[in-house]
Amino acid sequence: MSNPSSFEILIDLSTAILRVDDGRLECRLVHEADTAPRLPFGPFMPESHRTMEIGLRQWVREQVGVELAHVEQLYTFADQGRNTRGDGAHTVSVGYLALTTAPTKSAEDAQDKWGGLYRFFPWEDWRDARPAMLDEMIIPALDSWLKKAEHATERVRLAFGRDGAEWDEEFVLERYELLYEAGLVGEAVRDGRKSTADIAAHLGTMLQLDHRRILATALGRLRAKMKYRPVLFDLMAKEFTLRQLQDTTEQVMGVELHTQNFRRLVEKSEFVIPTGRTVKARGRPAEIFRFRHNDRAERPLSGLRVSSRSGGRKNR
Amino acid sequence: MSNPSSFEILIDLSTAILRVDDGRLECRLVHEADTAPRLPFGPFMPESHRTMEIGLRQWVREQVGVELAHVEQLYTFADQGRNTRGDGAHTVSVGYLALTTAPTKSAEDAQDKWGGLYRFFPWEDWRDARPAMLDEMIIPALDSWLKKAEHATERVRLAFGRDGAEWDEEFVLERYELLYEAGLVGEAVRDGRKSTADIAAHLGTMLQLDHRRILATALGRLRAKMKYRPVLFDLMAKEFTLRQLQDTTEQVMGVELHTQNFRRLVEKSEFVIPTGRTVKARGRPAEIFRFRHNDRAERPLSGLRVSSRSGGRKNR
DNA sequence: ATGAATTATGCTCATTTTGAGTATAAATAG
DNA sequence: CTATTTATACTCAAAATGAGCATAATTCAT
Repeated sequence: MSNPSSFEILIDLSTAILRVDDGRLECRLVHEADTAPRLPFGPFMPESHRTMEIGLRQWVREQVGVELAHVEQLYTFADQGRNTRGDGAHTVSVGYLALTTAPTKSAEDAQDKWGGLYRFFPWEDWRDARPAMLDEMIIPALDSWLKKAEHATERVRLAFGRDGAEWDEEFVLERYELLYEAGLVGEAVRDGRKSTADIAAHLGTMLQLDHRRILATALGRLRAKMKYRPVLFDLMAKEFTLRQLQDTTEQVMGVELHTQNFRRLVEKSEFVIPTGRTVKARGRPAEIFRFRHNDRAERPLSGLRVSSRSGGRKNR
Repeated sequence: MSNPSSFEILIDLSTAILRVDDGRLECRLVHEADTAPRLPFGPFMPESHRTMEIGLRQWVREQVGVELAHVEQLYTFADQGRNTRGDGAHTVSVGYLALTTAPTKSAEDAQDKWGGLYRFFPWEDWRDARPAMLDEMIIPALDSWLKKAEHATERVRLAFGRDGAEWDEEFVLERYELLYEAGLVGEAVRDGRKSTADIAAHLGTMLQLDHRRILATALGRLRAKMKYRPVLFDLMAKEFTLRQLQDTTEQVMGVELHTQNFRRLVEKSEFVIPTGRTVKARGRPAEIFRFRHNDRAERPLSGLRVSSRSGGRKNR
């Protein structure tokens, strides 16, 4: 083993903070002059940060001042040339996912502090229908790329659900990575890779550094985790109706659900207690529920195995 | 944001390489004079390693020379005082899980290159029965610790399946961490924490640095992943009987399975093709199968939802 | 050679879970 | 007062799961 003390490495702690506000999945952004927006981030400073999570919380506090519910480390990225700044330092970035609750009295924030998540990944939102851009732009572009990059054929098949493979909503990162490799997202253009800039201009909004990659990891992880741990409730206010719960789930999963079955699932899971009160809106008043567990610790019960619905909705 | 260029951080790439040989789950170890064994590891050198996985593969090649099938990043640990070496450098360790196949002609290795995994986590092996050490040592010791550390009560409940909570075999890391915090494993003694050294001496074998923590992460991740992706086959030889497949699963999950239902699950999954040949041993000859997908890429099909069996076995 | 033991495999059956509806209830909007 | 909307209740068939019994094809001991 060679002498280690010669590498000077900087570690970035970058956090995708997600919330659902008014039925929309959003991500907290920081805007700076003359650049793409970024996630909250800052360097890990081992002298003052006993753990990375402590460091991350400090940067979040200083930069955006949000109260974080769930915090979870995602992945550590270190690929050359994907997180490059002016100075030549080698930078590794540790991505985190944090969940938070939208403020009850909304609209207290300036409008652009929170950005709709599907701005960055328009191909991931299947709630209305399979996004047209998939067949109109992405698949053809990938196909033409695959002629030069045959090795990626199977990965494309699995990630984009082709030739009998199913679209797996968890493969958010895999899809983004393929689009990057194929030169179809703005970051590939920026990083000086062989790319198709005209298409890249249409495939979602860019972020600084490798932040969209981290965001993709966050969405993929959240979608996966919702199926087996009740993280969903870290996105909800103290009290909610089952429709709100379903809306949040649909936002995250990017898919519409069968309402009656969702309700059955939630009630059976016993995650939720009725308060007895109801809330009035358009149709029949909805009962108000709250989450069963008060403690913010790890949760015991298994998550919701959501299943998407096939046909179109009648209502709404 | 303060000036980043002042932090000198070393990144360790440490890999838990797992295999199942002759029905035993094992981990590749490196032995050095006068210390506990360690995992293969080495520093990430951004100048020569374009990605961390490239670096890791280099260290594995140099130190142990194993052919890796599946490789997966686990987690990045940076807690003060848990990965401390002589020099005062700040060290962050990125843990990886790698899977490999045991050599067909076995016993070519010196005996101690591969260590049985449950040596390090004896409380995780429930195949015979709930390990006696849990009720005899661990639970009482945790209870007495909880008197001083009430904040951890709920975590202990969930991790160790107390008061109605179920034992979740995936919570390997959570259990190890609690044992560390409670001062009940050797590493806590070594790291100079408040500890109960006499118990710690009995709770599994120590590793260098934070390597047992990484190994715990590896086992937990593998157990979780087996349920939804067919990583199992990265531990198998090209051809195998269904009993061997089941043995491997049982080894990893640390639980015995219902043979007929396991068979039904595997056959239905279509992961597996019969070769037509059989292998003779003790009882009725077993049919030889092989995995359906040749490509080493990500796999399309969902994993095996294994379910443990309750009663004791009649045979074996 | 013969029966006991052992291992693999096949099949059944009750229960639970899932997917997809239909039906009813309780509001609001016009 | 009626149509529309949303919430909630209930049904039903299909699929998956958990548990066990039954049979097949061997080896082992005598």
